[in-house]
Amino acid sequence: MPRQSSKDHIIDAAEGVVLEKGAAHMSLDMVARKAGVSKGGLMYHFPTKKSLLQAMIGRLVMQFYTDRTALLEKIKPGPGRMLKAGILTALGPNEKRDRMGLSILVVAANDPELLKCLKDVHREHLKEMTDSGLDFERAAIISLAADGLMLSELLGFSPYSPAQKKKVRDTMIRMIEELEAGKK
Amino acid sequence: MPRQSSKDHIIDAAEGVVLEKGAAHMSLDMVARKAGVSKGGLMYHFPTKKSLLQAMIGRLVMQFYTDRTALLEKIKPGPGRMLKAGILTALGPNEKRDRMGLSILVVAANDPELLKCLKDVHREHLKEMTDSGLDFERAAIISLAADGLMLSELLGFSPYSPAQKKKVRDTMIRMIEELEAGKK
DNA sequence: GACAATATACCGACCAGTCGGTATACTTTC
DNA sequence: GAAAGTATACCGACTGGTCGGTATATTGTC
Repeated sequence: MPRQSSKDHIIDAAEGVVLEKGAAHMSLDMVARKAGVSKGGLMYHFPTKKSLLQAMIGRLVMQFYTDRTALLEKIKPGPGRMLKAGILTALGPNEKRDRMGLSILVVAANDPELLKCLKDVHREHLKEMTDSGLDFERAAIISLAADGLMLSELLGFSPYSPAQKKKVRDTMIRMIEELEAGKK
Repeated sequence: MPRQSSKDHIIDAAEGVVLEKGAAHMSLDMVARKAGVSKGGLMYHFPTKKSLLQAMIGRLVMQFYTDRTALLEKIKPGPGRMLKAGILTALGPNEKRDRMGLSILVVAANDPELLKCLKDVHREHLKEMTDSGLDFERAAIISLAADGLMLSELLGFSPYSPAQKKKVRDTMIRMIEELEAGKK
């Protein structure tokens, strides 16, 4: 009786471990135990640790695009539409995705091959956001600020209160609208 | 014959290892070998790995403040002075400090105690930058964008050419001046 | 001779990946 | 349609290696 999917089940467990201990402390034994399979069983599906991490990254990226697509529908058309969606997705309330993302990023930072997946996706996303006729530098600054806020939030660096964060987010959206107005 | 300072000498070696292999792969044996001392010698000065990392972070932070102070002198007075200095320091050409910073950050991200040092410094620095009478949200966005650019640069995520980076940096400065003008 | 500084040898924990094996299902062949 | 063969899924013990930290000597200096 094949489960829904053994691989998915293992990835679920791996996510659990990462959320509890951080990706740097995720060992294969822990994932196997959490998934209720043996080490060998795990290795059957993911022959190396890297292959497991890659699968986790893949799921994470999909999640981001899903969230963004959902948001996109609620935003009025205009040159800054994609930029707005990107910012609201990145700064949105997907706590789990965010914590995973940081942890994985921290691990990927030491492995060029893993980093490349993320890099490519990020560039693609960036291109979509800034290739829409807005003033390039200012659009870039806004999207960079979203990255900065997300990261400092995740690292616990952010000194901003929730109210301040909301204001900052609103100001970003307003700045995009100023750019749209300026371009007309 | 006490060297200039054995501790400094060891930290130099540790920095070398980090620059070559990344902080995640910095082992005490490697640092000792590179410093030309035995492991015991190293452990005498830094009883734990964490204490060594803390010393490295301390040096890094001092370096940042030194760089910023040097820059500060070249910037005309005005409410956005500190913000400008912070941005130019963070985006400045201190390659070594930057690479070290990323590597250390990646390691510190998994240790709340290490992270706290960085967190405190960062908040202090942020406060200095945004407590100068400028529009709060917009000043915050600019400083966040600098963080974002620095990090994506370090991770190799940045798709911007050097020329584009320069333009972005210049635009940040111009935006600060717009804020200064708006506040008068 | 006391104390700071440095050296050598070693321990125990952890961990990725290997390997020989088992159990079950699906397919082929006669 | 039963036996033989084969692919899939999984198990758990083991290995080889790394690394942080300890224990204990040895040397140099005042």
